[in-house]
Amino acid sequence: MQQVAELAGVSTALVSLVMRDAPNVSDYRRQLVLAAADELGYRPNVLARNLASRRTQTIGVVLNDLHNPFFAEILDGLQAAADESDYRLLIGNGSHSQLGEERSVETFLQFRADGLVIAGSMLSDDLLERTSRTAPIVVVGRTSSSKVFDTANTDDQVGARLVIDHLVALGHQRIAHIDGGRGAGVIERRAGYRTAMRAHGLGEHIHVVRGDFTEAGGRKAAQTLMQHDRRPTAIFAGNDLSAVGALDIVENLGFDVPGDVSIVGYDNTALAAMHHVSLTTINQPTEELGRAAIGLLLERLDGDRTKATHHVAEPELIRRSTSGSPPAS
Amino acid sequence: MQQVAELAGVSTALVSLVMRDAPNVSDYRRQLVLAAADELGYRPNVLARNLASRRTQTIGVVLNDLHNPFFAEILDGLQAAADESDYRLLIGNGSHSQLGEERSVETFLQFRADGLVIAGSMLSDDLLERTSRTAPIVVVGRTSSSKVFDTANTDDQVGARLVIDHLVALGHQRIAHIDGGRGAGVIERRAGYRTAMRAHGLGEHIHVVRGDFTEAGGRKAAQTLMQHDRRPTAIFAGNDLSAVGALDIVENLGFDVPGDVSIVGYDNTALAAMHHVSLTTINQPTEELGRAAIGLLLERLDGDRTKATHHVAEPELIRRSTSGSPPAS
DNA sequence: AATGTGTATTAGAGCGCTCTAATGTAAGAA
DNA sequence: TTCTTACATTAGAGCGCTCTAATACACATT
Repeated sequence: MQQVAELAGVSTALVSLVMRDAPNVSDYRRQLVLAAADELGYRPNVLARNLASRRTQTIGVVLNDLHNPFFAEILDGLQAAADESDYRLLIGNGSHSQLGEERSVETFLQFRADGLVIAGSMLSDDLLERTSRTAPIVVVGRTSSSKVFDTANTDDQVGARLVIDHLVALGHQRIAHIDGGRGAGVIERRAGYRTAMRAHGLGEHIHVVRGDFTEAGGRKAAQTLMQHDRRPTAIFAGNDLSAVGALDIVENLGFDVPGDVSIVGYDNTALAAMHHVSLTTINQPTEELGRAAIGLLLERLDGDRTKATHHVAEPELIRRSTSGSPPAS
Repeated sequence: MQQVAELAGVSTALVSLVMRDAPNVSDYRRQLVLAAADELGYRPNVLARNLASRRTQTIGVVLNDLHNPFFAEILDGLQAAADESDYRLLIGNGSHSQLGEERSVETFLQFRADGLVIAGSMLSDDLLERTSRTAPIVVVGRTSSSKVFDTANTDDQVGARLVIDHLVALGHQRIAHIDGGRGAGVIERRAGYRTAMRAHGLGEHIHVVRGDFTEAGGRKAAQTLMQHDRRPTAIFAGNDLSAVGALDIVENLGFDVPGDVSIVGYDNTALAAMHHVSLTTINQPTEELGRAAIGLLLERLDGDRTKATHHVAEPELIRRSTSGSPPAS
């Protein structure tokens, strides 16, 4: 920077002003500085800049599982909104584990990201609240009544009810649920499932098997379900990934989908939309969620909102080929 | 840091030593400092640390397309290797575009990442070479004979040959290829396809349609292919994603796979392995590639290798259900 | 006792910027 | 002319660490 200043014959302060194109710099000097910077191949050191200005213009995004297309879709919304607001996004890999998420969060905090978006978090509310004392955070895809941090998610209870209503309307009674273990939205989806089942007078058929939001998990859970003596005629999987795994096993075991068993997922990822899969599922408006998350963050960063806000989007049933009437039997 | 030093009754220098657990610190003081740090909830500022030490212990990873599971799989290898070497990974989203990749690279350079891994890059060798003057970079999934930066990739020419050999052995002659536009490995796979076709005396049947490594691209290309007056009996798609798109369309048009048309992908992603898809494809050892990339980077960072090294892994044909003999006709 | 060796600790000069407060300068108002 | 006001520029004090060189001290060696 000093070299640039010398070459341009100005002070380093002026170089600084030019580099972050501040107002009140004469055109003449601006050109001088830019030319000098170009000639020397000068590139501002963000570390120093951030250290001095105490802000990084960077938002850290922790994605729970890069293998799940849902998170790639959320990221699209985040990226679009961030681009518009002149913030840059850095992504941390949660590795589908609590430890992985914690590490990513820690890295971002140490790099002094201005804010964090945590998608599909497995972290406890308590930890998240403590974290948000250091930097504002928005949790995506998970409900929370926290008074401290913001959230952007779909109403999963409603989503689960949509699934059950749909299956019941088709005539199903023995509807099982594969949950998502410690994943995001698990509690609400499961509660929604239970409530809806009872509302339809099917309380006795409630059957929950543990999954983990992965394909392998869905596979294993479906195996358990289909070996059960009163096997279900419909399976509501906690997300698309596990639904696909379940689909696989069910057909492998010789059952027809949806002739013998209906399968419904959750998230409406590209996976579900694939013609070969054509999974009935619940849509989450990922673009909206991503944009909302950035919006909430910016409100905290620019303005001075301190009250926690929870953006809730509407889920929507997407009917495809994996759901139909139960076998006559 | 000063507060910690005061509370512990030592100098800031000693606090610094303790925080990066350097040797030659007495146990007694170490405990004092750690206790003080804990009490104050002190967390070192990486920005300042990096500014002062001129290294960040961070490797920037630019992933071309988060929607493509191939990159998630590469990342697994990178993450594992980075964890072992005490480096942290930060991910940049290439947004499947050149501009997106450039932006991510720029961000990482400004944050002074110690090194970069660029997976599936659409950037020019020239730009990459210039970039590698600032920080060492390893390009994954793309061949290059650069004398400046390192690469880790599969031998795509061989991979393409495996595909063609397989299809020819099944009896196919009219084998078309959907390429990947400006994506990584495109040139080699296409060249491998052409060479192998000629080697089998099928030069006249060479037929390349442009794709872009996305599902939509594969879909569109397949549409074109199947409407051709001499439509192919086999399609070699440049990657799994486009193969899946092609698969969709081909079946939608009423053709049987593999009865009427065989389809082969590339990458052996989880997508291809899905029972519903069961795509014949070429395996790339993603774990090996990821580890190799980090390894090459560390050699540059720790040691002082300056000569470009190119790690080449072996591709392998994975036979599944989308390839079979051509129709008798 | 003098000297050497190794370990533990610290002062203080950077790292490369930003930002506040001060200074300079030109044009319009009183 | 003198005073305002607005704009343009700069000096220099941090930001929160690391790292070199210096210092202090205990212990072993001659």
